[in-house]
Amino acid sequence: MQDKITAVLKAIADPTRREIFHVLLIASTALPITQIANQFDISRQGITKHLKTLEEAGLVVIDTKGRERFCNANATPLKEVNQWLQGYEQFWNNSLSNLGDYLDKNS
Amino acid sequence: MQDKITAVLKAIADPTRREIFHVLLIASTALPITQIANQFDISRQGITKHLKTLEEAGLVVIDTKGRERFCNANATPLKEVNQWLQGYEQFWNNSLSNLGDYLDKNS
DNA sequence: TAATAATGCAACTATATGGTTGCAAATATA
DNA sequence: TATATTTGCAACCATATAGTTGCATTATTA
Repeated sequence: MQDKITAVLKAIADPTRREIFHVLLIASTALPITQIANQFDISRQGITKHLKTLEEAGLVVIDTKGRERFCNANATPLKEVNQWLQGYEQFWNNSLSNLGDYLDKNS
Repeated sequence: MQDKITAVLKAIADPTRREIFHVLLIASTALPITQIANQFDISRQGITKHLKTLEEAGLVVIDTKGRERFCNANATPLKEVNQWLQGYEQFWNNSLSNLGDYLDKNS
């Protein structure tokens, strides 16, 4: 397998999956798969595959009720990405001068 | 092609590329390709391919001097990822799984 | 009970990805 | 000049990815 952050990054590295995630996050209610698929140009099975990737990353939670599977977005795994990013925050403004700070703290 | 943020996310979605990026960022000087490759178990050509992906995402800048190509990390493109993430920050403190965290800590 | 709707599963295709090896070209050094 | 070093290019391989279609199954509803 792959580690957690890799799973999350791979999930959001695809534009369609970012869109699906966004649709689910701003939806006021959980959406069944067919209803999600209707909002995209690709087939229901295509959407299902993307949902599986998102689910494995923890970004989507699926709740089966009868014949329907209701999907909800869960933003929590993004925390991990945020943490990884923050480790580099000091570099993206003034990389050279902050490299010194980093070395001071980590050597 | 793909848009900028997709390129950056795909670049950092691979653990080896995250490692390369990290090595270059904390290196006190720009490193030629062979020297980077020596720090990894995969072949020089494998590293070269990863460097190309990182370069296309703007995360690595390469400066040719004579027969050598010196590589430097550039964290700036991570800003874009950070911005995308911040759009969801409000959700990861206020989601169902955090209700779970709350209940865990207070019952 | 019969028809309809939502879904999963499986097979298939095309292309991307992560990796390798061999060789040629350019540059540096003895 | 002869040799060694750094690199790029090309071919190749195995697997993953993004997508499709067809069909069977399970629920719902008329």
